[in-house]
Amino acid sequence: MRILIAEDDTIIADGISRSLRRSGYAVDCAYTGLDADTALMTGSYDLLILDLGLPKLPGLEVLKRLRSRKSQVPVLILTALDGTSDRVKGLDLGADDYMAKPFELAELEARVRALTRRSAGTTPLIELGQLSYDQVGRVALINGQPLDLSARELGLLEFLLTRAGRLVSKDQLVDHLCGWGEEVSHNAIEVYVHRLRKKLEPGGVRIVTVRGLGYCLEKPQDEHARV
Amino acid sequence: MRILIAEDDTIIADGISRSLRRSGYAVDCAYTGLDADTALMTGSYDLLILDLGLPKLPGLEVLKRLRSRKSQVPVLILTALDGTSDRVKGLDLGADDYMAKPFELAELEARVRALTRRSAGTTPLIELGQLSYDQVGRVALINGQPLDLSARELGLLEFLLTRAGRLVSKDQLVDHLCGWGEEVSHNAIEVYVHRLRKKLEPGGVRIVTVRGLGYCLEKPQDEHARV
DNA sequence: CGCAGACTTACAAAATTCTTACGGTTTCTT
DNA sequence: AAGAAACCGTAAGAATTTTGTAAGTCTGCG
Repeated sequence: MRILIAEDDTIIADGISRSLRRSGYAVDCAYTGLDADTALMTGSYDLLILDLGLPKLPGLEVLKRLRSRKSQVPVLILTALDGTSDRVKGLDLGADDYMAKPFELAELEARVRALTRRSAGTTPLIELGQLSYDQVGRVALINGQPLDLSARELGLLEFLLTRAGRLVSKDQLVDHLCGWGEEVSHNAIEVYVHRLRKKLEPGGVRIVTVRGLGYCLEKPQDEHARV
Repeated sequence: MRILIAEDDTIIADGISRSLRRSGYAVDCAYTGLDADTALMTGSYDLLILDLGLPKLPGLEVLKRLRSRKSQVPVLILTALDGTSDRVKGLDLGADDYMAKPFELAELEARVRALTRRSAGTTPLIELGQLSYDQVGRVALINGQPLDLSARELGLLEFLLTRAGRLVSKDQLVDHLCGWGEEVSHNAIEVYVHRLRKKLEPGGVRIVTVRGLGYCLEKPQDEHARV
């Protein structure tokens, strides 16, 4: 799950990105409107957190361009202005949510969870064999027992789950788990998978290796094939 | 999602294809206009990235033929010429977008996303008898059971499937399965086929040998011929 | 028959992945 | 604030699997 933060105040941007990374999101930061615009064209994101008071290119313009490209990426607007005019403009231009500064990190995270779920599809709950995953709460259960996953493991599981039964390459994983400047080796991915497998094992959920190509989260066999 | 890149400059073609593969697309390359034309007739693609300055057969001609076959594949034109005349001609002939070289890979990717989004609704699922293949997820199922294929086998199957019922030569296979400077003997192909056949057998899918010419993936017999 | 192309099988090198262990950090506790 | 615990990524060797070749057999065809 990849998020772009467009915010010129580095203190704030840093605080948010840290907090989100700790939760297992891949986060990129853009400190000007132009950078944000470029980043949005370049990469694919699951959410944009957008400050309206950006240098080089106003936040509203970034949003406008984004939507004119027919992108449906959810946008969470951030602003110090408490006048409703910008808020209205933002929502008109297709923003999905709005927060006035100052705000609680906790609340931000809650809204992020709510917004990223939409993009992940319409199912708030993914079930796979004995495993169930709540996309909003970001909690995985095996037979009702909550799984204790690290941020990375959660990110990995989330990515695999939303693509269950499909082949996922290591490069794709790197792209979705790591933000800029924090690329990670393929070996790291192998280690994540190893650790996640151990935790998934008791639930009978399997991550299948496809040598040379990547991994694939095994979909449950049809019911009558049960042994 | 399958993309064909028609571009004679191998450096560029390679760069683009790598970048797109990384994003999860299946990419084929054609280095001459003739090859592109052939590929478009034999394979099925969701997008064509077309350089206008192609040897053997001009890009515009490739586009013209494509449209004269009533194909609606989206086309993104690439050209070094900055005169508008070619651009206009291209758009007249039914190209969907246009980029002048040099360009940013980033922007190209953005446009590719925009163009492929449209056709996203089309089913990327190929069905052949008891075999079904998800082109995006790159997973083959026989009666719902996932097939365990190696990278080579999957590449081979993919190639044959997208050309089901058509003759495919060993040379074509060598070209498609091997990257630059890593040619492989015809015998190797025979071995691949042998291994793939074994795995396909339980699904009743057959690869027919055409002596001296190549192989052909048998299209499903008519329904009442089922045994 | 005899040949060329295709099929099989076996095998060993090459490539990829798994697993474990270990510092460097960050986070949580006391 | 110090210590403990958890987390993360790297490194390195072990364990696997894939892959191409070689060599022999089979088959269709002239």
